[in-house]
Amino acid sequence: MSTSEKPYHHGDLRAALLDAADTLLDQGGDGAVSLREVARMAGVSPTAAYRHFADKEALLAALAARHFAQFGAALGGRPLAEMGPAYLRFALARPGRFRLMFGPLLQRSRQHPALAQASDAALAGLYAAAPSPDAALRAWGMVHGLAHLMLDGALPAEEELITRLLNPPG
Amino acid sequence: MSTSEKPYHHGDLRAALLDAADTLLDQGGDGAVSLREVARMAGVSPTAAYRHFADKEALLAALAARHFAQFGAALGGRPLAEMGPAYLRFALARPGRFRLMFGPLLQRSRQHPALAQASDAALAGLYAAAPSPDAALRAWGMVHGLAHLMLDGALPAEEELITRLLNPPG
DNA sequence: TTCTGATGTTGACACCGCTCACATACCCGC
DNA sequence: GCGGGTATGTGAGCGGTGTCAACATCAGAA
Repeated sequence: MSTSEKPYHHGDLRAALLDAADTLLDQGGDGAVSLREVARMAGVSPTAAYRHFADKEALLAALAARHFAQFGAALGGRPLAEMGPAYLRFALARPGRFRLMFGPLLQRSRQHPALAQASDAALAGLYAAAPSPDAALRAWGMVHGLAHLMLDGALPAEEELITRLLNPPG
Repeated sequence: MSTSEKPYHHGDLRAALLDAADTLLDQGGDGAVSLREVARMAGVSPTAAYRHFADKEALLAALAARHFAQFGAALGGRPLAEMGPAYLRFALARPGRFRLMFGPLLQRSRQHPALAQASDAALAGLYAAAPSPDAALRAWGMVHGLAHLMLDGALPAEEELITRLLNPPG
């Protein structure tokens, strides 16, 4: 039990792989996450990940589910007026996570029940806080769109612009 | 001079490569565009593309620029009320093109002047049609966000929902 | 006509996701 | 305590990718 003598079995490789993938995701975005590099970071052979995830997409789905839980918790308790800016700031602070969570992977979330459940739970808070379903969708759409436009460089990611756009006069 | 005897030189390989990439983009999305497959489609060796594009990103940038020109032309002449639905329907009809044009590639468009110029020109129409710059950004953000949410399966891509959300009562 | 630059080809390298056969270590029933 | 079954990790290898360097071919100007 002394130190890290690198035993044959890792202990909690699944979590270690998710952590490594997370690091890569935050550093280099979605495309920087390679199964082989993730394994390398966890100090394990390239194919070890397949004992814990069916394939790369399953690993990414598990990661996205984890982030949806965190995201929902961070957004849930807030008053409506704060949710927009919080949503946008999360996207700008963690572009990789945001793109992963809301990217094309979400479309296939029916094949990843944990993801589907986590995203549903996180997004329920959005609907609950709005005066009407349609108003919720319009607000969500606007905030989500501004996030993408800023992440992709179509709009400057300035704090001043965020507060101005999300606080219409009147 | 009979038929297509496959001469050593292609004639207009650059355009042929862009066309092939376009087909792949529309069929399988961004990830389905591989330089080797594009070359295969154009009936040319895998590395021939490098005589016309610095790398894969440059090819995609050229493609995105082409689509921005087309997109701007299609949107330009319309009255303001039609622009939102048109924008959204384009995204839903051509997800690959939409994701490419507005994806992370756009952020690096400073390295691809043709892309930067094409996107600026296309998006100028959006600003021009709105009553105020902030109103333009809010409307753009909402439409853009709804497009992404529908493409990624977070919202159903129903025509009825589109018209309802884009035509607020009153 | 010659030769020079543009265009296309071949072969190779490193990396990727993934599969199969094999090695190792833990745990449960005896 | 011990053996065996199972979970976990390893290694070699396949087909795919983007990219580079060296070479082949052709068109057009000198």
